[in-house]
Amino acid sequence: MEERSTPEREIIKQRMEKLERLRKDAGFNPFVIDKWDKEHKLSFVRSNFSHLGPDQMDEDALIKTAGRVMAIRKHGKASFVHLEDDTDRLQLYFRFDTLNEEYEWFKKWVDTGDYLGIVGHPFRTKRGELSLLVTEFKLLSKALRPLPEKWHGLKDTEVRYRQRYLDLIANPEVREVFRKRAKIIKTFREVLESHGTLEVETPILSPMAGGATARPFIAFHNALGINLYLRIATELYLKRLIVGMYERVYEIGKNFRNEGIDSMHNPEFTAMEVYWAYANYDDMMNLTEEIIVACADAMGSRQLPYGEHMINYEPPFRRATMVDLVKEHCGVDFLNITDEEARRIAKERGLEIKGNESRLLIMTEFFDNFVEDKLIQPTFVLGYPVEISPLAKRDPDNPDFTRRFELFICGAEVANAFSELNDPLDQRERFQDQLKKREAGDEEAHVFDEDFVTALEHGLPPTGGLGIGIDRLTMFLTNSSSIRDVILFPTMRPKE
RNA sequence: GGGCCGUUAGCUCAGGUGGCAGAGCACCGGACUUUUAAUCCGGGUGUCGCAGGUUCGAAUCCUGCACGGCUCACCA
Repeated sequence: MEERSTPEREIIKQRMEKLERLRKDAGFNPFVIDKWDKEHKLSFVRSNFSHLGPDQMDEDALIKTAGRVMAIRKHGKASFVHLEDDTDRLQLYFRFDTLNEEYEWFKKWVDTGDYLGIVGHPFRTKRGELSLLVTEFKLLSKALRPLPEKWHGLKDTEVRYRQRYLDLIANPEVREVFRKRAKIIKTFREVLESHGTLEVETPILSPMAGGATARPFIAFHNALGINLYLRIATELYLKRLIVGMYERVYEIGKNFRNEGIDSMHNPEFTAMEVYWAYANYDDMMNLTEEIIVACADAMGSRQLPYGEHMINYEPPFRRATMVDLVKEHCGVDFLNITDEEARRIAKERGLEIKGNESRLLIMTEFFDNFVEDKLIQPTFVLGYPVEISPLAKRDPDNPDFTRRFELFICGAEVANAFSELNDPLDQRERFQDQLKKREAGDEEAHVFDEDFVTALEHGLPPTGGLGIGIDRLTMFLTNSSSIRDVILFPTMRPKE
């Protein structure tokens, strides 16, 4: 397939020749094996036989297990092997006295990277390491390529992401991150199900990608002869389901956004969106807190480090309006100035201004530039201007604002929620407004989804909706500095 | 897209000012019945990311490109 440098080719060649000899001379083909009754995980030994003292063996206990050979230390007529599975790493002791000619077979044919089925007695060595004295073994599969270095692990980020299996073999802490990710997603489901929320699936491919401000990926459907778009959000379909009288629905799945790649963005990412009829954004705030606290608990603590910070997930999270936060961090009260004054202050602070922005739009610029990255501890930011919230219900007391919040952790948006706009006439106007922006060259403005407006015209009850970015939340809960560290196979540019 | 940094053996990394391509681990051969980064003896297995240029001579200096990382911009 690809060009390989000589030493690696040499190792592979040696292993291939060894495999040939194993098949021909020893009459054994490891790739024919299709079953091994693995009765015990390696962790079973540690959790059940830790009481054994040095040099003590439980001869009545027979462990039947399996795993990958990570290291071999041969000492003539006795050998030690580190066997690893997805629960633990355990030392095996192979002795000539126990295995006789089988011991010679082991010495001759078993290499690091191979898979072994093992039967043996638990014991503790003189030096105090819990081990298995091997009484039977079977070579279950062979590795033809070498393992990454045993002491330093695999550090090259490019190889780690492109060949994640090597990362997972070499770096057990990486395996742990993705177990935690699974636990987080499971926790989401548990909390949502406990509130009677139905899990649904909506289209990934659709004629129109709406529900967020982002550029979509485009795919072509041959039979229909049309372009289909990969979804950028699940929002508009989920709200159709509330119109369809499911009162509580959620979806966990991938969204796709045709934008830049950096430590906080991957073109495909996992989001959870939930919609509850008869609920508002206050309920969504409580739900957000409940989910995130449950996730922190699943990680084992409500205080978790992220880089140099200790993040406190103990509820209640701080709640503050965008107006107040901008006032707090910038000293500007955008409620009590004119549009012209706002633009002047923005220019003074070095923001690029076209000249027709409203003071509230400028306030969001201030928020993005000067406040966001200061919100390290979990903070609900309330009160988003209508013009950047085309799907959210207006605040009846202050119609320039919506009943919307975002949750920030470690300076990044993790959740976005609002009381859903259910006035079809207002929704039509908002889409119209987005259409103008799109025609003015804003490729990320929302598309006009006529069918969605039709659904609203059939009647959407008052509804609270919430979206949580699962990758980012996982980053913060696992102290990962890049989104690529919480996505098993992150998007990479093809090599060459 | 801009700036900075990186790319040398399978892995982790050294290789001032240009002068025979290195170490540890891994791997191969040998010794060894309690080691655990085993030890001891022997073995280097390389398109120095790619393509040009300067030079008697380039891993090293210059230019371009590829891939990656950080960062800024943009963006959820």
